[in-house]
Amino acid sequence: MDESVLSPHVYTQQADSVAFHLLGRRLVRYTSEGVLAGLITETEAYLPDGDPANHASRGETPRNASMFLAGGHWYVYLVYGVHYCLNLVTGREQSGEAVLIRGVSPTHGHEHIRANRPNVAPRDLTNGPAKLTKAFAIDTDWDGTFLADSSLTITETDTHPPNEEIHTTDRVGISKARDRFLRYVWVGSPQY
DNA sequence: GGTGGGATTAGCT
DNA sequence: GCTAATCCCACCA
Repeated sequence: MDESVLSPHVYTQQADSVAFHLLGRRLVRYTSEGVLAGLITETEAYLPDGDPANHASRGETPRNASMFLAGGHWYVYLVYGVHYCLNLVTGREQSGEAVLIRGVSPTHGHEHIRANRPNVAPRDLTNGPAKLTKAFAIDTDWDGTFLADSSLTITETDTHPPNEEIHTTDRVGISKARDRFLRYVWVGSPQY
């Protein structure tokens, strides 16, 4: 793989635009045992406009501090005491916005991914925000790291889906401000 | 200082 | 469909 790291022109935009542009690009994790990678198939934007579902909406705390870094940093947190969620911080420093990576389609390191997700059907390996962090063994070690300077990154690809393959829907899994069309799904994305 | 609720998932009824 | 798992911390007292 000789793809370049995601351009600052993408991750410095606001979260809804970044969520759109991340579809089809590649999430890549480098490990001592090889490369794990997958095309991003589902994202969700959290904007800094008073959205109560945004972790940054009530100001900076130790937990959400990474969300106030400049666009291009990772924000990783633990939900329900059990699962990790991976977000790419977007926009300018201190703006407090991010994109949740909700799904990928594996392209590299299939064996390693399967080993991290025992007893799971192929289509369920990485089709959820906590499923993909488990599959890629991503945890809070990456919280606050910068994508261009981390063993976890996103690369440019020639696989950005055509507009008609991108559907926007209301968000899921949250109780506040659900009725906003900030979830982006690449329908018909390649399935492993 | 106590309490309640998560940006979820898997397993069971 | 329902619920347990299990940690952090925001919020109220």
